[in-house]
Amino acid sequence: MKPYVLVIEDEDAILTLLEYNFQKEGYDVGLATDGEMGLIMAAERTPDFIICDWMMPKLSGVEVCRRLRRKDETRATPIIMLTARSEETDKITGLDFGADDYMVKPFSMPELLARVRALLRRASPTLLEDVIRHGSLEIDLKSVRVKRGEKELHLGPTEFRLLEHFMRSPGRVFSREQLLDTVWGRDIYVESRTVDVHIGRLRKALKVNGEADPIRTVRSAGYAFEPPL
Amino acid sequence: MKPYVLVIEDEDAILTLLEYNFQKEGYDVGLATDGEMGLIMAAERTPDFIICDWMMPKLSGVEVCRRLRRKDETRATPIIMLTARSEETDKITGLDFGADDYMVKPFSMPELLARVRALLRRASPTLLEDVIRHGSLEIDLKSVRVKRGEKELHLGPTEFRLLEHFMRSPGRVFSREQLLDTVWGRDIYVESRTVDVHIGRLRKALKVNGEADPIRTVRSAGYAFEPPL
DNA sequence: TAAAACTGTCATACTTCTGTTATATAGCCG
DNA sequence: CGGCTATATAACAGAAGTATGACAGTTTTA
Repeated sequence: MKPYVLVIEDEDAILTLLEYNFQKEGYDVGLATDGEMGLIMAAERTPDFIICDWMMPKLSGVEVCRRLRRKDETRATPIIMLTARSEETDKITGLDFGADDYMVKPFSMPELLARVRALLRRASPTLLEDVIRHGSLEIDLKSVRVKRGEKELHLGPTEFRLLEHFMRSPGRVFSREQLLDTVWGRDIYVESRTVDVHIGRLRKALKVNGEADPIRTVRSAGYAFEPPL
Repeated sequence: MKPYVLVIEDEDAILTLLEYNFQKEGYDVGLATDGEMGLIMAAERTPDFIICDWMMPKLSGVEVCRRLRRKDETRATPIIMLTARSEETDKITGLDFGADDYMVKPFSMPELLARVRALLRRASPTLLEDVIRHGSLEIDLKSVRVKRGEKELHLGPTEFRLLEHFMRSPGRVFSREQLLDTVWGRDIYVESRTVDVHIGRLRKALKVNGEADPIRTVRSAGYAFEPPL
């Protein structure tokens, strides 16, 4: 269901960082601390995507890449290489060893996520069928469906757009006016209090067997979506 | 507070366009339809950024620029000039009248926004920051959260704005009147003693397992934020 | 075309925040 | 150490912001 990302990286800090962020984005994450382990894990469960460090003990990133490309299951799996600035060579910029893209450390998380999405979209479009996931919440823009865990929820059109908007910028607080502008539309006039009502309806709809309310009220500022675990 | 952008432009269509887009980006926007009005507005509330048309009735953009540069408050304020293609002269391309950048109409909104961000980043970096950190204290403007170490704190709206203001200028002492002006707002009248109360509330809220109080009282002068270790 | 679903608004009950004041405390100066 | 002034704090009433159920008008669906 969720895309499975395999991260092969020997620095613990980066491993943790990636794990955290990918999980937050709704991926299943596999972690390997060296190339050998990476290959084994890739064999166990074929990843939809691989992030791989360039310099690693035992097996270098290049070598991991080569071997992955030799197997049928992973021949077409997108791979992003991570390198330190100092390692930036012609070889890597040319990506002539089988990777699809590379990023220089330290990299920006949003950018990495964006590139992953881009590559995933190309490689396995069905996986990214315009679905946004945060924790147990899942919203499918194409088929207009919302699920919390296994349960499918029913939202009205306005609640759906509201949730979509929230889930596109998790954590960020939007004022009622901003929400009216983006979710309702710029030239429509509705009372800003109406937002409250729809937030209430959304909350009610999202409430499933006692899970936490993912919408945070910020007094005198607006509302925000907080990715539930 | 949000960055305040002053737009001086005589074409209504462009004015509206800019207002809409800047507001959406989270700026406070001031609109002036000619140079004179622009100067007055700039005097009333010092802008963080100015967008100014090149050709305008009464006062030309160049002249507006010159006068802005003569005042202390706006001497360093970034200015972007807007010109029509036909007006593109050596003078403007050289920016030798005090503007920081210029754009030819019709311009692309994303590009304009990018340039504004770039200039703002240079001129007043903290304005664009989503999170400001000092020592163990961290304030996130976008998601409206405050953390001290690992602990998330709860502040009332006024305390939040107060802290934000302090953290943008660490170490600097503000009088009660200054605080009332910037944090409460120019035209609101409240007792200056009220500031004491809110400072007290802020201190209380920031107090986490014995860490030092980051707010310093300056007798007979005001308060200052001292970055905690 | 009737029934069902959805919207926006309002009134009401709450909750949280604000500004003020009164009183206690602390800093400064001779 | 007074005496003076500035600041800290608690208490409180009123203000402001939010949640929620009800309702009437619309739109969509069956």
